[in-house]
Amino acid sequence: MAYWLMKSEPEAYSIEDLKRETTTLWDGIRNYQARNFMRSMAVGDRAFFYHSNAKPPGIVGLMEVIETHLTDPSQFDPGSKYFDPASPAANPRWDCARLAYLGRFSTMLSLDALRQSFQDDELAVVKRGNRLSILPVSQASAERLLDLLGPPR
DNA sequence: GCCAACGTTGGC
DNA sequence: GCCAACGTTGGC
Repeated sequence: MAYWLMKSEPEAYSIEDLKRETTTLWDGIRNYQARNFMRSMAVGDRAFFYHSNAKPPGIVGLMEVIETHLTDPSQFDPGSKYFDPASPAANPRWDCARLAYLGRFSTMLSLDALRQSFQDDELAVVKRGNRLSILPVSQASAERLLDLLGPPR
């Protein structure tokens, strides 16, 4: 089982939204590197939910990957901000995964605190200027994160 | 609102 | 294939 970190702006979609909906289609990824990470996800993988552009930004919850390799419907929706007219219907450019809510951590782990606990090369999200919205998290880093965060509830 | 870091696009 | 222009992300 692999671990991931997935960013979302809480104003767009927050951990509370996911708690209410139980599961969500993680669509709208329009960066090839992030897409490729998502493509390599497997059912049963866990993902840390990261609130980006928040005050403060940081890790707030835990999710489980429950479906992979789903076509991202928003690429074919002219009304969507993620509409991609260049994506061929026969060979869609963008796909996505479905994530399930596992819990929220009793206290968030802010980016500040993350930077104090991890080096740049240990956890990509602590690196300044990192704009990728989906990142792999090593087994060792995931264990330390879970240690620092305590059990999700 | 600013800016750094990149990724993408398109002219040539 | 190069590169300038432009757009996006996300911290601050």
